[in-house]
Amino acid sequence: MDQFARTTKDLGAVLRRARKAQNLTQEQLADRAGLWQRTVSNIETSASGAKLDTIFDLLAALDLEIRIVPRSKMTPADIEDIF
Amino acid sequence: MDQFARTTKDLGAVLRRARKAQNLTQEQLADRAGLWQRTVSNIETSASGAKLDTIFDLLAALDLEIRIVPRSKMTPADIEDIF
DNA sequence: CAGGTTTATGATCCGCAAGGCATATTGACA
DNA sequence: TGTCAATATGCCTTGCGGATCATAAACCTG
Repeated sequence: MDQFARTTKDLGAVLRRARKAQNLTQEQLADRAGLWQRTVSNIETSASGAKLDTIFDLLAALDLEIRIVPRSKMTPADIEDIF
Repeated sequence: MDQFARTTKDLGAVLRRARKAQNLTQEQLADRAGLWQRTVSNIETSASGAKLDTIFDLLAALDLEIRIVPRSKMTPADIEDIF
């Protein structure tokens, strides 16, 4: 179940899922990333068009990375859905 | 050859490769994305910690999207390299 | 090497994210 | 339902990205 994102909204949702999957509160994550709970909240709810640097701080704190792929590429899950 | 990024520098390089792969100049891409050539240049050279929204504008113009994956995960290509 | 195209960069203005601190809301659970 | 943890949000300041106008520097290519 690969997470993909095309908008800040998508990304906020993905980050929230990832944080919860690691059982972290916004504050714990913020501490790890050297940010503020306020900022984490803003990003997860896409209440603000965050800065790229901030996102990478969060990704690092969550031990995640980004892959850039063509848009229309179907995922294995999509293909399964056809059959 | 999946492109991944952990820093703005990485992402700038990936975007530049993607743009060249589509034979676009910075100006053409900027037009498509509703940005300025100046901005595209800044992002590709990571001369500035861009805004997330701007990145998504570029990705859309290049018909790309982002996938968020665990850091240490090996790619199929990596696995092939072993054998 | 000259001339044109592509990319980098100077300078100013404006808007907004994040820093910083506090409080209000919401959510979960005994 | 009362209570504590977790999340959302109000406010002010400061720093910096992007818009917008340039021009300079680098890169092809004949």
